[in-house]
Parts: sequence; structure tokens; C-alpha cells
Amino acid sequence: MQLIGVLVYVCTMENDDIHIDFENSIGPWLGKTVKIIDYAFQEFLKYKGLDLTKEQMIVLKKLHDKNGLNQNELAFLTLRNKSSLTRLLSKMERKNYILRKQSTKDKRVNNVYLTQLGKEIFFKTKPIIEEMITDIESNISEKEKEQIINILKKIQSNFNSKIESL
Amino acid sequence: MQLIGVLVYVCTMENDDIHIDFENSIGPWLGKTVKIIDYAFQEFLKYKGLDLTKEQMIVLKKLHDKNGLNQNELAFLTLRNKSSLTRLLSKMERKNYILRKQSTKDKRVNNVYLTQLGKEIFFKTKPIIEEMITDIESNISEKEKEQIINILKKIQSNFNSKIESL
DNA sequence: TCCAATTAGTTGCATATGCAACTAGTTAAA
DNA sequence: TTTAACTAGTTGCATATGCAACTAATTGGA
Repeated sequence: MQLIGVLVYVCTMENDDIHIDFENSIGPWLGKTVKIIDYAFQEFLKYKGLDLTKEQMIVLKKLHDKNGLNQNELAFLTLRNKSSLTRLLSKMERKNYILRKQSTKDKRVNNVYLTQLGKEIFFKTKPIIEEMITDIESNISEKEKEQIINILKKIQSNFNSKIESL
Repeated sequence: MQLIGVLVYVCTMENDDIHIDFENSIGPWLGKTVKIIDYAFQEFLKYKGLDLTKEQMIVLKKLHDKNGLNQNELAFLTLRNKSSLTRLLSKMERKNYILRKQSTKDKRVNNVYLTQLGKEIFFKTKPIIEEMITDIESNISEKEKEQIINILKKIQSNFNSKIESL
């Protein structure tokens, strides 16, 4: 597992940047943290023997919350491009986790449903999600959790106005 | 720009999840924030007419900090797999931003250097990096910046032990 | 000295992703 | 009603990425 070395290294790495104070800015810290979490999640899924990516898991979860969402809605909820979603769903359909059903009201629309297998897979994945959440937040106080989420909300809103103005 | 709609939507979205408290956990907030930042960054680079991805920019920056790093070191510093780095460098070499030079001391090693063009591109990119950092941190106080970086460090260290124990 | 183990980098195969162009179905306006 | 504009989803082309298997070079131990 090559990346582990990388992660350990980076996490103990101090600022090596004397040109731009890049490593002491929020952005790079966010990026690294998410990379580490994503990697751990993927490892964890593999370790538990689940044939599933993090992205596919999120789709399963959204469908578990509300079965029959259409692809547009799923793309919105999972924060991805509709073409990316198309291909994600195709892979999941091939594995028989989900099912596309053309809407009778509007033939352009596909409603997406969990299959029995998809439900089972999600059921197996749920404790992993919960454990990931616990792991991320261990050693983090309730107050810190509030703090970080508030700061993240602020950052996001900074970019909403930014993107709209482009 | 399709994603903009997505971003605006998601950022005003409240917790729709009654099964697992996923949307009020740190993980998903981190993920969304990074996605938004990455997207804005990419848009910004395109807007400025730079033929460069965020990933390539990071490589340029690392080489600007220390020209002649080998691929192994670059992979470490940029937190990516060596095979991914190989291909990233190939694309950058094709664009004549960087140059691989085989080490005479150890013929297995490639030292990587910025070309003149690579230096120019980095020079043009630098203000964009600085503006991104400013954007991310606007409306964020110095104290909050410290807070979030500390929390992120804690989260990262949670996963160091986790990954090592797998 | 010579062979085994290690190391740096590449490549095949897989995933995920965005944009732009496309098809097909729907809506709205002339 | 008929056509233009829009919408949902797909596909081609591009990027980035990880793992495993590979090559070539180096190192270290018997």
C-alpha cells in the first residue's frame, strides 16, 4: 500500500515553501485532509470485501434515502456532472445494484431504483459510513465540530459569489 | 457552466437525511468544500487563459520551490501515486513545461526541471494561487484560520493511526 | 563475485470526472 | 399546429488517479 507512506510523510511534513505561504493556508490543508479520508475510505471498503467505490456508495445512500430519484436529481444531490452520473449508474447497473426505469410521464426521464442486491450492499455499507464518521470526528470536540462546519460554510459561500461573478 | 447550479443548490441545501446524520458530519462538509474550491480553481485558470490543470500547477509550484526534484520526491510532495505522477509529467513534458533528465549517479532516477516556458507559466499562475488563497480565507478571521488548520491536523492524525493499523 | 532483494519509473487496466456535441422527448410561442 | 427552444440523458474526447505487473538499475548479503 504505497500511499500510506505518502500520507504519513505528508502529515508530518512542515512548511517547505518560502515563496508563497501555500502550506500554511487553508486550501492545501483541506485538500490533503480530504485525500487522506478518501484513501482511508476506499481502503476500508476493500478491507471489508465490498465491491464498491466511495462514489457508488454515496449514490446508494441517496437512493436509500429516496428511492426512484431521477438522474438529474441524483447528479444534483451527489454534486456531479450529469455525464459522470450516467457512467457511474451504468457501472452500478452492470453490477445489479440499481435499476433505471423510464418514466411514463416524461419519457426523457429515468427514475433510478435500488435493487434487492443494492439494498443489501447498502445495508452492509452503513456501519462503515458510521465508523468513518466516528473516525473522522474522534478527538474532535462537539464545539470544534461546530466551529469547523461553520468555517466550511463560510468558505463555501465565499465561492458562491465568486463563481457567480465569473 | 452546469456545475454552478449544482454548487448553489448544494450550498443552500439543508440536511435531508433522516437515516444517518451524514450531512451534519464533518466528512461530507469537507468533501463539498474541496469540490467547490477545485471547481473554482479550474474555472479561474481557464478564465485566465492558462492551459493548465490544478494538479499540473501544483507540480510547477513544487519544481519552482526546488528545481530538479526526482519523480519519487515529486510524488511524495504532491501526495500522489508514482504512476499518476508519471503520466502527469508526460503531459507536462508534451506541453514543454518540464523536462526529465536521467541522473548520471543513478540511472534509474529522473530529475525533473522547469523549462523556460514552465517558469513563465508558473509566474503567470502565481497571482492566481494567491488570489485563490485570499478568496478561500476572506471572511475568515486569523483565529478561525488557526482553528480550522488545527482541527484538520487532528483529523489527519486520526487517520494516520487508522491506516497503519489496517 | 554473483544472485536475491530492493528501488525508480513505466504501462495496462480499472475507476471517476468535465465539457461539448449529440438524440429524443417536451414545452411554449408564433 | 407547427416550429423553435429547452430538457434529460448519452457519448466522444480529454484529464486525473490507483493497483499490479513489468523493466532496468542498484544494493547487499552469502
